[in-house]
Amino acid sequence: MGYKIKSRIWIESENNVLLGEGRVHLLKAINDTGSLSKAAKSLNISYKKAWQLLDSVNKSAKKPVTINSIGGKGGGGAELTEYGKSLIKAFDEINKNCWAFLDEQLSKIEQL
Amino acid sequence: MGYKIKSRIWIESENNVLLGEGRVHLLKAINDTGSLSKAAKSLNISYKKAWQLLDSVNKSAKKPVTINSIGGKGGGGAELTEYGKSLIKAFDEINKNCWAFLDEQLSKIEQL
DNA sequence: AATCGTTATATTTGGTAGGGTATAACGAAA
DNA sequence: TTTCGTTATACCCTACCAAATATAACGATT
Repeated sequence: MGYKIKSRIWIESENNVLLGEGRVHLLKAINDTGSLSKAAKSLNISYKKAWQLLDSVNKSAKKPVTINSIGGKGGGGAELTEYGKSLIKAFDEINKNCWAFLDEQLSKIEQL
Repeated sequence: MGYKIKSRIWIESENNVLLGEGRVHLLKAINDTGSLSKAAKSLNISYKKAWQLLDSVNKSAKKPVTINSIGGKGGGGAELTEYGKSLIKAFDEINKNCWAFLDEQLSKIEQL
C-alpha cells in the first residue's frame, strides 16, 4: 500500500509535440490573461520559453490554436481560438480518464 | 489524422520512484545478463547511473527486487528476485493497457 | 595470499538546455 | 508622429545534470 501511479501524456504530430501538460497550462493562462507575456509571468516561466511552447503548438496544429496580434491597443495580445479551447477541454478529459484508469490498474502492483 | 498520443507512467512510494520505464529496462537487462555492470553496458548507460537507479528501486520497494553479491566467483553479480520479476510483468501489463486506452481516447482530439 | 570482476562511492570534467538580457517590429490611439 | 505594451528573435552565459574517471571493498576460487 502507499504506492501512487503517475503519468505524463502528450500528443505529437510527426515528431513535434502538439500538446502536453505544460502547453495546456500555458494555453489556459493565455485564456485567462489575454496575453502571452502575462501568461508567462503568471506561470513563472520566461517569456522566451512561453513563446517557444506556443509557437510549437501553433506549428504542429492543423488549425490555429491562438491568434496573436502585435501592436495596437495595449500593444497586442493573444487569445485562444474556438479550436484551441476545444483542444484544452479534450486533453483535460483524456488526462483525467487516464488517471482513473491507471489508479484502477495499480492494484496489479499492490497485490503482489 | 497523423496525431500520436504518448505516455510515460511511473510508480512512486512516498516521493521516491519505485518503477518507471528506464528502471524496468534496467531490471530486464539485469535478468538477461546476471550483472549490473553488464546490464549498464547493454543499455549504453554509465554504471553509476545504473547503480543509482537500482539502488533507488530497492530502497523504495517493500521487498528486495534484486539480490546483489559482491566478490566471489566472477566478482559478484545481481539477479532478480521472484518479486522483482513479478513487478516487471505487472508494470509491462499496465503500460500496454494504458497505451491501448489512450489510443482509443485519442479520437476525442482527432475528431475536432 | 594473490587474482579477478564485480558492487559501491567520491570526485572531477564537460555538454547543453534553459535563463537573462537586449532589441527590433508592430499598429492603434492620442 | 510619438507613445505604449505587446509579439518576435538573436545572442551570450551559466547552472545544472550526466558522463568520465578513479578507487575502495569484497569474497570465492586457486
